[in-house]
Amino acid sequence: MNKADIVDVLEDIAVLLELKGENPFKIRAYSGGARVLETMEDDLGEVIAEGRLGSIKGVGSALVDKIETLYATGELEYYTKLRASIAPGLIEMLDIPGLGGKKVKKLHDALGVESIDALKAACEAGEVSALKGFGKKSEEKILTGIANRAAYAKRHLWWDARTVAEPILAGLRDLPQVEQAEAAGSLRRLKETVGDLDFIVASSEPQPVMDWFVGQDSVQEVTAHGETKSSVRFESGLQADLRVVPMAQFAFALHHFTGSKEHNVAMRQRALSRGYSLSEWGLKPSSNSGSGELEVEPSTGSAQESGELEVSSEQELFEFLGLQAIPPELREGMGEVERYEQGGDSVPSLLELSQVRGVFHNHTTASDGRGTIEEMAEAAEALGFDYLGLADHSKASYQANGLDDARVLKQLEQIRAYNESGESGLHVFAGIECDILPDGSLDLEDSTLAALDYAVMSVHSSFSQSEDEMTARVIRAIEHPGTVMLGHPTGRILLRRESYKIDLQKVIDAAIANKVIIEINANPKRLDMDWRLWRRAAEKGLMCAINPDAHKTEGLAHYAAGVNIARKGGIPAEQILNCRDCAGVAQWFAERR
DNA sequence: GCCGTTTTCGGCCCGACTGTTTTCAGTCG
Repeated sequence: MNKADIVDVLEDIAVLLELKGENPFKIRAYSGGARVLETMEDDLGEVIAEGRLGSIKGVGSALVDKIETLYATGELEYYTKLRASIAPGLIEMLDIPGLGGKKVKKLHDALGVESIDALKAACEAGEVSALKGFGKKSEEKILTGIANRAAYAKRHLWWDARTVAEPILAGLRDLPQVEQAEAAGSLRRLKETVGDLDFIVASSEPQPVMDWFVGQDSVQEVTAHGETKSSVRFESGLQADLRVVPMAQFAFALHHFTGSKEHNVAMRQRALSRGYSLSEWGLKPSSNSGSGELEVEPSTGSAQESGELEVSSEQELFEFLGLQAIPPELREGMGEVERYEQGGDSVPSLLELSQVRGVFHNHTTASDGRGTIEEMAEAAEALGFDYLGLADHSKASYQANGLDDARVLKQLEQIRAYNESGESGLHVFAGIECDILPDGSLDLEDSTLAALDYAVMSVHSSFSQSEDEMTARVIRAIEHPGTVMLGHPTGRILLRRESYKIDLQKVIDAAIANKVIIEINANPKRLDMDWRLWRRAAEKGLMCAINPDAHKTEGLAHYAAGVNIARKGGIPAEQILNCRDCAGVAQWFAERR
């Protein structure tokens, strides 16, 4: 069994234990173990072979046994038995807001409900409100939750969520009572998808701010309207929370609600190890620090006098804990606290939008795009780019009006003519998005590929091949001398279509060995290759290109989403082709030939 | 289940909110 499957099993065990009413710390040990495994950068097979699994923090002897058994046999008796003991419907119930492991267990034990339908019937019969610990409101809340389950459970593309969030943030900042306002949560961390929106406001007059927030035209439902917190839901099912705090707490609240949860745990542990207790409300000497370093007067009155610390920004908070400021997009609990403690080379300098001088992999009216060569070039110039790469589909993508060899060469002529016309200061590189056929051969003649400036190779068919077949197929394409870039390497469509089965580590190694670039497809629905893989891959030497895959002029702006992913992946600018000037790009293409 | 420059046992991040309660458990982020 491979690492990703083992991670799934460990996460599954954690959920099942929750429904068993197990010790929460035991549950955390399993989900923590899953997390550690998921973010481990070494090859699992090697780690096991070298007997290093147990020395990883968060993996103790019980987890070592289970992970090794799963790796070797693909099965685990403990897991099989655990699964068999719990009805699958109970797991689904955890998606209903307000229901956690304990309440689901109680509903099951007391009423025998094993499915959402049975739970709904029990609520309608009034059986749930009769239970101790539940009441009329719980019953109604469960029924609403069941009715809206699909919409509430849905995540949203970062790009879409940002479109909703921006005017709200601007509106908050316009209010006279608001001293400072920021969006927090996964939106601020630039995650590829966002569950809900979080806004943090500093104000000494919360009420008018709350009233404005819940009174927005687009609000469909107000789910909370308190003094420090309000929650609303929009028609799309997207939920937004607003928290208003005094200015002195703003940095703490912003840090806390930016998360991630794992990052916060790491930060709090760090604070504790230095004798402080960190929360969204502040930083104070911990009651059981016992370090003796702190002179705390237990009898003094106010929080200030008892040693509560003030910071005016997140930066000061990090500095107080001996860290360089960790950018929000890196706060994923993936070792960033340790890296930012060490400083130096372990701290990446993150890509800025302004460093991007052009983009590759865009379409025109020749295949399935909506803009002509001239229109796309003009839009690229308006974005401040020095160059634009055009890469239309090849003929196997029949549904996309893909180009055969003759049409490719004709378009090449047109692009050359455009460049020679002196019509614009922008240079257009002539490329193609060539299909990787099911056997790994390419959809165009070698001579056609050689005539172009570059080629992006992509899989657009036979998604259901086995992992071995798909991996071999893509590696064969990477080894072809005409290949400059690999397009969207997993084929995933966020929130809609899973990745096809492929061993990306092998693909990454092959790309490095053949000096082939892997793209970050910056279409907000793809963001493929995934940011989680980039840091390690870049360290090994992989080159990256940020490719908006624009099908119309407006789509070029999506390169910003690709910049987000490059930042999250900590890819240095030297390894991003888009940061080179026109001559540098041309040289890269020439050297690949 | 994991972990340990005071601990191999007894902790484990922290606090608000909700709905249910007469003092708090469960959920959530």
